[in-house]
Amino acid sequence: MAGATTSRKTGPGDAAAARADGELPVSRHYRRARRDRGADTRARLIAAALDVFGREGFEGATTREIAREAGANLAAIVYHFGGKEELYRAVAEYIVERTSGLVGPAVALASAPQATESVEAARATLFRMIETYVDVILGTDEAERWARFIIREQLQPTSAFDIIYRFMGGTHALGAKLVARILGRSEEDEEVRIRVFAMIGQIMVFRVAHALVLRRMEWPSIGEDERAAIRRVILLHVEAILEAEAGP
Amino acid sequence: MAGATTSRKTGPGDAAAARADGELPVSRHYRRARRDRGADTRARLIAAALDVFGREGFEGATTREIAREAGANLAAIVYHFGGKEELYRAVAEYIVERTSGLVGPAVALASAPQATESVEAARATLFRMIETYVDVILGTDEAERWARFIIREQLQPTSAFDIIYRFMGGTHALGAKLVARILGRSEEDEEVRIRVFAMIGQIMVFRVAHALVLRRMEWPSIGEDERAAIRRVILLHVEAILEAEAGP
DNA sequence: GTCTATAGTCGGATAGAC
DNA sequence: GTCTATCCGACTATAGAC
Repeated sequence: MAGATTSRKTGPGDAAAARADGELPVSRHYRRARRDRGADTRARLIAAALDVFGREGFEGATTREIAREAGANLAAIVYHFGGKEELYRAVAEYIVERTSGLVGPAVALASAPQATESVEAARATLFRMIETYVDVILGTDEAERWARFIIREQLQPTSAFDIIYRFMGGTHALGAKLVARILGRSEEDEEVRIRVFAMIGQIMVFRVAHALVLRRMEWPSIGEDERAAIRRVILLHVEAILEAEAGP
Repeated sequence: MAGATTSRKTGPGDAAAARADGELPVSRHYRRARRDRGADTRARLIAAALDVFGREGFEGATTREIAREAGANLAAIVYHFGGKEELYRAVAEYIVERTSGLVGPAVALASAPQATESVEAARATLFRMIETYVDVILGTDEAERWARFIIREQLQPTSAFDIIYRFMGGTHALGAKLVARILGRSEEDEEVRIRVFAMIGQIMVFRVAHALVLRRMEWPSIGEDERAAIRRVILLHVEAILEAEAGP
């Protein structure tokens, strides 16, 4: 990654340093006149950075392009975040926040003790979770950008990996808990964990191999109908997978 | 991508232009003294480029690093390929060649008319194909590099996409033919095609989410044993998926 | 075919006015 | 907080010796 920064002027991106200097971290909470002008720039920069980093990768992205797309000044990136690398991490945090919000209800349901009360409950919860993830991953306009960013981070983990991992690892663990209950196994079981990854793969492939999918399916894009078709097939598959095991 | 090149000196990377100038495209076929010194440099450059482009992406990769890793001179890239972009396309072609070679026997089997003679034959051929792909994608040392390169190309298709697509699209089509036969459907059937993508996803996820898989599975790497475990689960899943449909 | 030296471009970070 | 101007390092591509 880029050269490490040595010492720098104080900005909101450097909250800890600011406090150490005796300042109060009030930057985002001043009165109401011109309120949140800084926070607004910050938000626009993150949105633009998510897009550009996702399309071009960390190295390929230029701070100039991000600033232009955000309608902000080049120097604003250093001011608000400290530098390109810190902006990148801020984007990772933003993605985790946003996606956590979207899958929140389904995750809450799966985390509740009732979810594993019975095999039937676990099965219903798992299906609900899969539906939610298909819709979030394939349905949101934003998801394309998130996916690109996250996949790149998988290919070449950087300092932002841990931020992403907290979220994705949690999803896999939750899936493993449900599948373990359904199959009557331990959630530590190697096979259970592999199975959950295979299930995740069935959803993910439509995002990762997006360009290939569109060409082979002769779809102009993945819209409402296409997503419904995908959801149907995946639920059918998961059902078959679980049935086979529950059988003789 | 980088700025377009206008006019350039002639090199073997520019075979068409060379011929247009009246030269013969003999560069790789001269006598035996010092034979293939050029071809050797070329091959080392492609291997290094595959690695660096895969790790850093097109923009992130630098021709300096590629040249250094190849033990070649910086100017050799321009001489042999014409420039960074042409080298990138040469890598894509190399990947298709190599992988085609590895999956060749399985593809030949699946392409033969006997493969779809009966449902049983189609099923056996599909299983054979899946085993081969799991081994190639997860087993080869080189595959990690191929995968990184290919996935990046999916995220942000460049002029190399068509080269990759010929290969991947062919694989999906072959899978669709077999699955269609097994389920007694048309290979144009939308559901069949979605199902094949879902099957591919179950394999691919272990490459794409490699870092996540290692952490969650508590594996140091995907070796012989881990690959066997994955293969077992995926074959079980595919069997379950096909059974469910063939059933009542 | 391979090498060194360098031209020309562009990127991230900074200084300091407002 | 935002802006312009600028520095400086790193990159691709080229020229031309060997």
